[in-house]
Amino acid sequence: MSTESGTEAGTPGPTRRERNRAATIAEIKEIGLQRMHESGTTDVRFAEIAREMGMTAPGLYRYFASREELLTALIVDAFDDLGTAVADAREAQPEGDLWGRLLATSAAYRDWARREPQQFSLIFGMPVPGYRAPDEGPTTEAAKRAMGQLQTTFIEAARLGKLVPPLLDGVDEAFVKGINEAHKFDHLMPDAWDGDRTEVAEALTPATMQAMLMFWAALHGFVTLHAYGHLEWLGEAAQEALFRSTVEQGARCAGLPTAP
Amino acid sequence: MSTESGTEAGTPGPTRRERNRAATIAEIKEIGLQRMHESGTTDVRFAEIAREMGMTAPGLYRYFASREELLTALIVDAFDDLGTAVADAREAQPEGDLWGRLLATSAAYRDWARREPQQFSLIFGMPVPGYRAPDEGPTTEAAKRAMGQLQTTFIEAARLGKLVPPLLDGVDEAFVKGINEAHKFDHLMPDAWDGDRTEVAEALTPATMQAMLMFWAALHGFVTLHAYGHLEWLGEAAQEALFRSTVEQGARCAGLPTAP
DNA sequence: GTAACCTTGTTACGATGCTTAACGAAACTC
DNA sequence: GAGTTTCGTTAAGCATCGTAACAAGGTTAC
Repeated sequence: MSTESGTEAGTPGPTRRERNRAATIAEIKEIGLQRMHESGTTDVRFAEIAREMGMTAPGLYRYFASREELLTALIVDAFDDLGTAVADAREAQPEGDLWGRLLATSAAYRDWARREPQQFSLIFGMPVPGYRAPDEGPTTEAAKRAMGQLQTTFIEAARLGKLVPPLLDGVDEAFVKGINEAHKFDHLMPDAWDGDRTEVAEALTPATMQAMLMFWAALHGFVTLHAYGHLEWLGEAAQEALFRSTVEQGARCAGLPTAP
Repeated sequence: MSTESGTEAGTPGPTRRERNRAATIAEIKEIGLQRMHESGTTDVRFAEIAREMGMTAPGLYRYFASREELLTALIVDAFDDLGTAVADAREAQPEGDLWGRLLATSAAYRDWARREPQQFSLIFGMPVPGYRAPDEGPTTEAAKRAMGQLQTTFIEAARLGKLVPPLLDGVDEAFVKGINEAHKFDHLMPDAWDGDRTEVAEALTPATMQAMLMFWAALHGFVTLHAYGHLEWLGEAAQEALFRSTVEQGARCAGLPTAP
């Protein structure tokens, strides 16, 4: 560690060893994911991974201190996967097309969950005791990042003047208080939004915040049921129709435009 | 088995042995559940249960052929638990109070999930391969029973003439087709409804069916996030307000009354 | 009452998995 | 080329699942 030979000359890149190590770590995670995919569970067996890599199980402990640590790494990766999948889908739509972006974002959320039910389960399933430890935990972090992508669309709508008050009977006092008291509110800010945060707070009234959460919950509910096959009796086409209706109704209730 | 001594006289009750056996099975399941509760996971360890019962692990195989079979039994029990919890809450409200019943039903769903996250996870979490085997699987069965409780309220509303068309932009053709082609539709009928099924089909138009599913999905989404702690940053009161708004908006969109 | 049988639970065993400790080999640094 | 770090191995301890063989009790039949 003290003798890093990469930082001296014009080669700030990682050492050969570091590259090998990174590659091995990546391979471990990849095979672990692949095994999860094949077994259909979120289990991870060191022995199995090692076998598949042509190694012995204890060797893996050079890279992960325990099975739990590998799982944590996989969870963190899942965050990134979901985040980028949703963000990419959103940015693939024209900038002003709020409805298109909302729909694309939601669809990406749904498709990722269906494509990677294990990773989805890692993030949004029952929290495994021990993963909340590091600083507020990656669990809530995932929720915030997913929320952040949604929020980006809402903020964009507000900036374009296309955000109308949501269809709510009024916001409960307790909700406003809860929102304001949540100092973790800052974490909710999406990275894309570097502007003045008070402006954001103004753009997103408590009512809109609530509507946004309700939109997210509704979307998440459909996605969960969809990804785990609880809606399969409907058939693919009907599920697609139900999804579209869910997003449409959610947008309408939240005060977002529902058509280009 | 061939020598059942309980069926002859006025004692059709189970044999002493059968009672003992049933009690042991109940104890195993109870301790298993208790251990799940304490560990915070859906794991079940035979050795641990046996130890806690003052037995040795192989003894449990007299009652459950494998760990999987115990898990399956626990899943089935979870169905009943959730079903009765929701039904009881519903029937505790006055018969004509549709809004009260809907709210009570939804709250029972939420509270059960929060109180028993492990059982909730067993039912609605990622399906474990192997549990879908027995006759369409208990997984979809759970969804249907939960749906059934909701549907009962919708049917009651229809019979009382208090069900108006839902706020939908029209129902997709694919959805109608999917609903009609789902012959498992029959299973969706709640036990409480013994009347003519065609009447039910008339009362619940495809649009209402879709609205009902959307209501359920929205509720399920909130409940999932709530039960797994993803909304804890809001605080209890705000979560309560959000829940109430979710049910209210869902009812309004579905064409159900939102006030007594 | 006694003999046969069934039920239940035990110990013994083998396979698999996680994890640590001790060791050897290769790579990298100087 | 010598010393250090990294990597991966073998050996071993411990826990688990699940099977097999066996012992002890209750139950049934005669």
